[in-house]
Amino acid sequence: MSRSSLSNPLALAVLATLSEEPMHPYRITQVLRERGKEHSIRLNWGSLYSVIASLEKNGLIEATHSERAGSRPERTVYAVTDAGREAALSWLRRIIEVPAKEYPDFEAGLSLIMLLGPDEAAALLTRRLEGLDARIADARAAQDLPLPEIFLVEARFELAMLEAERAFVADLVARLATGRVDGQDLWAEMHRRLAQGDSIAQLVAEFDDHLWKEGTGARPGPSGPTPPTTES
Amino acid sequence: MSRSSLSNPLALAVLATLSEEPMHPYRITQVLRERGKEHSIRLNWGSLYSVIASLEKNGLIEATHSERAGSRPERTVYAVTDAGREAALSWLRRIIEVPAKEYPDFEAGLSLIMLLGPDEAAALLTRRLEGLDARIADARAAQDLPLPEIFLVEARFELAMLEAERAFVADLVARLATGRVDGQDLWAEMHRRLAQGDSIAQLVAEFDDHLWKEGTGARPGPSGPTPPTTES
DNA sequence: CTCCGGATACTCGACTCAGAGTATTACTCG
DNA sequence: CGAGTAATACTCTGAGTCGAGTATCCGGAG
Repeated sequence: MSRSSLSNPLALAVLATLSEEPMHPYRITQVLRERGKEHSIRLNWGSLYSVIASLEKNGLIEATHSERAGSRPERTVYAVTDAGREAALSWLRRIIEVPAKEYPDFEAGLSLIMLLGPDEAAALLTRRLEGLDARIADARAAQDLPLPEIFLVEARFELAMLEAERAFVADLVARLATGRVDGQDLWAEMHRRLAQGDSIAQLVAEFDDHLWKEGTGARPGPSGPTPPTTES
Repeated sequence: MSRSSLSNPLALAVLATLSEEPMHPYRITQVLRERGKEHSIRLNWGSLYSVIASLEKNGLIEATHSERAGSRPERTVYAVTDAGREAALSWLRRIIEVPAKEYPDFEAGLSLIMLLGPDEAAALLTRRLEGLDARIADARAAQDLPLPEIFLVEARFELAMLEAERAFVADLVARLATGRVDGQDLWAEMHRRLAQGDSIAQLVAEFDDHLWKEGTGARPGPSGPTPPTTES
């Protein structure tokens, strides 16, 4: 979907839910929660109403009527339009077919990890393993349900990705502990010299030169050196 | 970081870059790109300037002076403050230590996959494998550099996660092809009846009842049934 | 019967995101 | 020398986020 269109998967979930039958917004959220969709799709009140406003504006849903239950506030019932059904299917096909570039925070953190000393980084990564074990236990429990797999496919995906991340972190931690990460000595030396008062600018200049000189000459991605900050 | 603070990793990258030496915004982006950081951190012009405005407002960076290169537009040079260095380190420690809940589009798509027929879903997933193979080849090439591993750790992480996703999708595709996904028959039958003109509401009622009756009684997450939409 | 807390239904406002946009300079090539 | 394009430096605006907010009803407990 183009930038001028919706991009929040919650909009897709709203379209899907309204394809069953017309509903008011609060009820849509109830149905999504009953089905456990909040584990895979961010469900926030503010987002829900702005997404609904945008879907209506784009002609993908339409308000059919207002109703009320007892003396409670009136609520607006929406129905999906034919255009909305089409848009939902197109959007879902694209999501399933084309891998999207995501930017997880952890990957960003790893790209800047040299700001921390190697020992500190190793300790934090070790603690991350504990957090991942807890997440994995939760994800396994989420599948311990009397449901056919087809209803649990996204939970199995989440578990698979958590296990992959855990394996990666465990391996990195183990190799850091025994000095088997290439560049680890340089990393440690940078932090020793920082602690002794060397300036970052100087270290960057020295370090930079030391590395690129042995390389191909052209400076490549992904990671050039990101030196540590001085800590007061 | 609390909601009133920054959450975009680009802000962290800006703080890290300014810890080396003061720079103007355009130069910060140049340095981040030279180091290949755009593979792990979203780099958008709009975001960069708003992040810089916010860092300044929060006292994490400060404008030191304006300068100009030749007759080009003036540019403001920023320096990190002591508070900024501290904030950067705290934030990075948290990112490395604590696994964050991410909501990848693919997981959202999987949670709604029954909107598509099983044959169509299998075909789209097969095409996804091709896209993943291309991404994996790119990720492998990104590490084929004369750099120590410590500069490539985030690229190795990305590769590990892509390979895990690929394994998951390949397994799912293989089992769909041979009818070994529990619930696959129900899924196919729903789509056969939709094609014959049965209403979604009716299918949902029947289907819902069929499943939950055999369960524990309480409706659990993660996935209750999400029935398909009618396609005109 | 009264009180209280959860449920119901939705809004607000500050902030962030993102991609296209503007304006000017400088360099390269014909 | 002029034209065209890339580089430089930044802005704009619509969309999205989010967490707290508002207002009222309803059901359960005392």
